[in-house]
Amino acid sequence: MSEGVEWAVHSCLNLAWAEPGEAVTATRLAAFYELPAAYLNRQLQALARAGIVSSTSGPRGGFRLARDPADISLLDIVTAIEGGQEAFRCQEIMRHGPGGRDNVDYRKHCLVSQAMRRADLAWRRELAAQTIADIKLAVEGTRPGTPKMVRNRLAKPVS
Amino acid sequence: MSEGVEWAVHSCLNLAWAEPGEAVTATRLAAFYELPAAYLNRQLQALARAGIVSSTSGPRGGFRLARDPADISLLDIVTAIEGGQEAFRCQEIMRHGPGGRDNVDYRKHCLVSQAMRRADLAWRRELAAQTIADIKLAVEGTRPGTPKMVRNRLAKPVS
DNA sequence: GGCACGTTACTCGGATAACAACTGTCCGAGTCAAACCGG
DNA sequence: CCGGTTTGACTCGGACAGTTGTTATCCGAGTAACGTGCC
Repeated sequence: MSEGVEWAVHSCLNLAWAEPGEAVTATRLAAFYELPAAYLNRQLQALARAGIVSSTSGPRGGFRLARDPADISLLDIVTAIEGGQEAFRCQEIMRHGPGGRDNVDYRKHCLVSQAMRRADLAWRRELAAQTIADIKLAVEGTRPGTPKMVRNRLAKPVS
Repeated sequence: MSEGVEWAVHSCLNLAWAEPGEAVTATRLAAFYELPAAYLNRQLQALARAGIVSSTSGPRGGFRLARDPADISLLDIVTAIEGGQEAFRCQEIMRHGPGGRDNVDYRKHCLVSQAMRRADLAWRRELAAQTIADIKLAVEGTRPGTPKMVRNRLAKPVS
């Protein structure tokens, strides 16, 4: 899986802790974890296309969460970055085997494909059950000082 | 995920249907689905290293299942081809963030990593529950002629 | 006829290129804020 | 002093290279069967 997923999730978390009315630039989000700013910007664009964050240009511009953290699941973020295709993509090799028919969709009928799809669905179900709000709450329970620290760190560039 | 996984699973199935005492060459297994033989051979080598199939050189050589089909899960095959690492590999970016400690293993403590690992485990659990014997039996229930057809097709090269 | 040996053809196994995807970077279009000027 | 306009800098957005991993291929080491010659 792409490394950008990790960046995107942590950035969404930080955006959830940011000042509600303010937008945060990609540069500051990148400076938080010392990431390459231009590349993180690329991932944030993907999140914007998926409707997870909204972007604003110009001075005082940047990114902010487009909807409630409780409505943003890890699956949403993974799908936005990686694309919706499943890990195992059936190439329908049975079509070239003996008895292969052209009018059969082996992605549905091949038992191997079915088993793989079942595993993929289990993975997606688990990711869909975890929202940014869940993680945010759990972190605040363990480290109560996190929200203020993040807000402070995002408010001004690295000294 | 690598495309070779699909080839490996189908080849294991075909090996399960093959004549018990006989070894099947990579060339014939590849001809079954019109796959590039040399590359399929590479995947079969990975299966051999993992102890899923055993290989024999020379005339009358080839591959055969090394253990009972009921002891070969889809997870075993995926692990053999792809390697055991999970899809989401935590890069521990929190280490470079504010309050990052060098002596903390963020792969265990980061909640994002934990959630991803949980999803990965659900995926693996589902794959581990499906064995080659399961799929073999299901196919035989739907297409009773499959075993004989496969055995016949594997016995001699493509005419 | 049976057995040992050399030959031969066949198979896996790893080393070697071609391709694609991910990673990283750069500069331009658009935009908002602030400064400036005139009334 | 206040409003409109211009300027300017700042930000996202997409287009452009570098690097790693996957896909595909080839040839050599090893081996078992076969044919041959000998006992």
